[in-house]
Amino acid sequence: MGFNARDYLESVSLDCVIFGFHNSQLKVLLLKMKYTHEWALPGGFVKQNETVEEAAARVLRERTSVGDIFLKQFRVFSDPERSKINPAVKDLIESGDHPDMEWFEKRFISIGMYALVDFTKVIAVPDYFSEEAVWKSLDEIGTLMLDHNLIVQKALNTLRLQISYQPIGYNLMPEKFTMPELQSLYETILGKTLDRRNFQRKILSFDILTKLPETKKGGAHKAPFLYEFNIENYKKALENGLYGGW
Amino acid sequence: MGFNARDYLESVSLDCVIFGFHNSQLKVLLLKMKYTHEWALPGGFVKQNETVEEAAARVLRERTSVGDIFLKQFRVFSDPERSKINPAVKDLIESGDHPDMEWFEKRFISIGMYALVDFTKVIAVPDYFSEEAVWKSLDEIGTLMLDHNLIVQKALNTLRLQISYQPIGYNLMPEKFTMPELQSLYETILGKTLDRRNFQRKILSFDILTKLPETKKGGAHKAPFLYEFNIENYKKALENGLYGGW
DNA sequence: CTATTATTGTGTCAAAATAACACATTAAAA
DNA sequence: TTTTAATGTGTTATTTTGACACAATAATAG
Repeated sequence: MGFNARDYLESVSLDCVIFGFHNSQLKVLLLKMKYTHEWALPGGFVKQNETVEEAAARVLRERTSVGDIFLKQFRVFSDPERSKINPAVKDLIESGDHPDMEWFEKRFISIGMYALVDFTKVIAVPDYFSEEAVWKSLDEIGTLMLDHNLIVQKALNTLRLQISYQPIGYNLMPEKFTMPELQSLYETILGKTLDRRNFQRKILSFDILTKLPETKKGGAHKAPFLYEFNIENYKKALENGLYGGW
Repeated sequence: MGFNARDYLESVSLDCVIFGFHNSQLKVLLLKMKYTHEWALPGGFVKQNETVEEAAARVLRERTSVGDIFLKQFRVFSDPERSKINPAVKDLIESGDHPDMEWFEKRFISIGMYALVDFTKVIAVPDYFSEEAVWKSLDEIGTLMLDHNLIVQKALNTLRLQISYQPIGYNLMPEKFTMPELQSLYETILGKTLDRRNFQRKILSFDILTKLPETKKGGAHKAPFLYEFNIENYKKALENGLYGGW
């Protein structure tokens, strides 16, 4: 694959916070960089004939092998100091062994994108600059490259805000799921527990779920019903929001 | 002042949708461009040592002579076709009479910012490229330059969304205002009328207003009380949102 | 100076939404 | 077959919302 700086728009990069949900934990896909071994968000640059969204979708497809993903800009990161790379990396670049990397010495603003994906469908693939691609739960994320910790934090804020006025779950849940599983997703994102019965009443009132006749057997105890999202209504709710407010 | 392309970050521009409120109308500050006489949003570029927010604040200060403004990124516009200027302008640039303007032939992604300002405090000032700066109410905006109509529309969407989960009004209203005036702002942004009594009850329940002992005399009929925002609570509400949702 | 007018201040009541809580049901495991 | 623990499905009190009515008053008209 390689990397040719001149294929891309200057000064602009993008970083993707890819959220997945597994074992009642919210996870983020991270890359371990070659040479420096720092952890970083999957990212990329915008090609000359691409929109930012298209560029992000390309990155996502390459890193997760999943297409059709929920993807959203949430903020531009533009602190002039943000792309100051660490001195060791700088030395490495200037040694001349890695000519491609001069590109990285320039200033970039980065467009923060967040994505919600079905954990079970992802095959994580490192990129040209990284040696490993790994899901990490939120509390396992240590110090990340550049300002990536800030980007993750802001993405999480956005997700928490979104959940209070838009539906969430499609793209994060498998196709069929149980009510307790969906509740667990909400609890994880919100960081608090919810009343089981009130949760069900409220989420059903949004009219975005279809109850299936099947139950999910195999777990101990009573078998919960399976649900799936009603895509049509879900998309409507995404556009119109869940609450009028006024 | 002039304009030196090399002072700025490449490929990145910003466009500001500056909202003001006057005579029960939401207004947007527009510039009439020299040479082409097209109407456009105030915009600018990011200097080498600036954040995007600082650049926008600088633009705002220069166009409105008001500092301390509510300012927020809301979206990046990155359609590769978006900066295709109209052919007449292109001819003008290529004629060589305006050497500065070659810069504008390149592709830019634009960061959409929206700002809320106190209409009464603004002194609108055109920039180096424009001959006139004028407030236009939403229905007076005709066809704007490039994709600026889209940018205005998306800014308005964002504002309408914001109003349903965050307080609005500080920076848009004068320091002291009456309840009917505030209601009028809400009605204008939402594009619908609200019940006077229910509006008052709800907005007071947010605990962001302080009722003053004075009334606003001078208008015919009963004199309405004056209110001001309780900044402390207002800012809390901005951060936390007005509704839990969950 | 008084009556009129239109707008504001304030309150009530029914309906809807929410929060708190309890008991019956059932798949798997003991 | 019994036990266990999680799920399905209410009920009730409280809070919030929506719809509405009447009293108070600053300016204006007569």
